[in-house]
Amino acid sequence: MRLTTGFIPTVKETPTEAVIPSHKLMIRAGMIRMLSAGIYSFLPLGYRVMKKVSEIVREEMDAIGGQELHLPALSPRELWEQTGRVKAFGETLFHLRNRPLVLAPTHEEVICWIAKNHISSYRDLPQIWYQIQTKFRNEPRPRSGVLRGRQFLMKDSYSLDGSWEGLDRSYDLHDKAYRKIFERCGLRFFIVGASSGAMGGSKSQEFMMESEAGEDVIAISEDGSYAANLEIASSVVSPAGAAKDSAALKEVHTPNIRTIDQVATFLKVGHTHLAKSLAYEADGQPILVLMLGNDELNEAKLNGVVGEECHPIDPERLKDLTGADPGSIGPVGLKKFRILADKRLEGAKGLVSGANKNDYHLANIDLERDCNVEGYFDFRTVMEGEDAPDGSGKLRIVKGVELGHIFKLGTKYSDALGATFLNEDGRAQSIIMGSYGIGIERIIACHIEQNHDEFGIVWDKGIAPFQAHLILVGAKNREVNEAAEEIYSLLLEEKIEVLFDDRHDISPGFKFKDADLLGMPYQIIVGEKNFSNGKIEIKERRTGSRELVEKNQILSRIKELLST
RNA sequence: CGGGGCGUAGCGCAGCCCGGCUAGCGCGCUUGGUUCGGGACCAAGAGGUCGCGGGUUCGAAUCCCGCCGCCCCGACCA
Repeated sequence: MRLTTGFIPTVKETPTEAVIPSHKLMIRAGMIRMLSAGIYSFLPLGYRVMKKVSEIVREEMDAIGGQELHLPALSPRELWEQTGRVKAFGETLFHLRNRPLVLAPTHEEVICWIAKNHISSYRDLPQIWYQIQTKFRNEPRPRSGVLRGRQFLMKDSYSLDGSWEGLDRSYDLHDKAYRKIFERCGLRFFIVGASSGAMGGSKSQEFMMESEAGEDVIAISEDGSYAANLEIASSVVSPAGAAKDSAALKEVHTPNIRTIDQVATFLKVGHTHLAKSLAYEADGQPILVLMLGNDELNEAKLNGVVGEECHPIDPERLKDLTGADPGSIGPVGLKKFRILADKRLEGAKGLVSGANKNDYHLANIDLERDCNVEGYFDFRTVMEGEDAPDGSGKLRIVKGVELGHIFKLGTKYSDALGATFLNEDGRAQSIIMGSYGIGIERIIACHIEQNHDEFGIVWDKGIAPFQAHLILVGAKNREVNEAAEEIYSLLLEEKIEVLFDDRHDISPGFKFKDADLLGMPYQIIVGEKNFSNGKIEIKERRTGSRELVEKNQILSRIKELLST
């Protein structure tokens, strides 16, 4: 492509709305332009990268037996009602105003619908179907450029199996394919165990890139062998301090004492003898959650145990139910509440907690004896510096961007929509599904996050929009001009993707800055300075190293560089 | 949805508090000339519903009310 005729609107100044490097550079390099919040046009250069990434994804999906298809973006709302996801997605789902249709945020329902109608025998299984398609999610707050948009390109695949072992195989195939995809895209990534959230299902893992721009929080051990989304991460912590004897309950006056720290100081007891009570509700059912000391409740874990979305209870309602304000509530004698406790509290005795009476606490609580605790679960939020559960060292807490996510869905959707097949015994059985996603724009943005410098983007060969950037310097000199044209034709003939800066009346400095900004792996500079000696210069973008090559050697040298 | 900020030429901004001639500046763009290895220079130009609607006023980019959009922090996030 020639810059004189191509459309690559580069800009010198960084746009004010962009905060993270990838966003700034994608705009400056003329890859994208925003149309509306979270909605971006991909201009020719950006679209080339999008196609490159898509092609890598396609090759790796085909390699595990995936079959590409193309599903509609519009789908009947009724289908989503049948699986309960109109409610589950809530505001995130785009609804059409003049038809009972929704814009699909993902495609489990549609896949299931097709499977229901056309998969009838175990002989039809397994299947892996995938597509690269635009998804629509009404994000409350789009941000970070293309990292979180209201419309984005996603590779989504779905496995259909007749057995749980089959699902394991399909899942592992995706795991392997995903690793290859991200490697080929030149990304440094890591894999974390994750919560399956509103998608439903059992096992799930995320492919993440560590980044300050990320929206997920991950606990990762020193050697990286343990990594989990904070939503499900756990660590090695000691249980609550248990008193030997179970003394009788005792009410103590604690005027204006609310927080765990205040109680500890006032009563001179350690945090491991204190139970913090947190009041939540799910679908109107009040829930009291007991945590040890100042341990932080992880709401995702709570949601997982309850099976519903839990919200902090309204303080007024809390007062009606318990007779006390937040700070003074406790598990003893509490009616109407489900009581759930963190597993650190299992078997705890001699605890102090609120008395459900303002300015009073109860001491010597024996959870088994005094309260109706429904169960003990891991509700803790892991903290920096705690030990990883697999003994692989201290945990670091880092932010990450989710590049891909793979789920073992099971039969949630096939049950809801009645997608069954006849097994070898002639019995109807629900199809066992897996679902696997990759954000295409995220790969692009993350690649830039990891591969840029103060001058611009530094593309990896694998997804660079062009392999080489041919720069003509000193276009007025006929010989130099002809030499550049000749090299351009030569590269085109050899099917080497080349961007040719053939602009006249543009100063050399301008061209060099543009080339560094656009970031093709190699710059081929044809200028009077070296051409008078019959030399062409090649600059490697990543290292900045330069070499001079005889004009007739240029093709072989470029090929050599590109093949390594 | 809560808090903060912003909206003036394609881009980046000044002007607004304290209303007043024809609304400015830099970049970019057009034309002509010079320059030509790290975002050149000179000259002449083109380009604006001052986010939208209403109000106050002799007069509104500027003051008041409402709305819309965008960015940041938080909440939310398959």
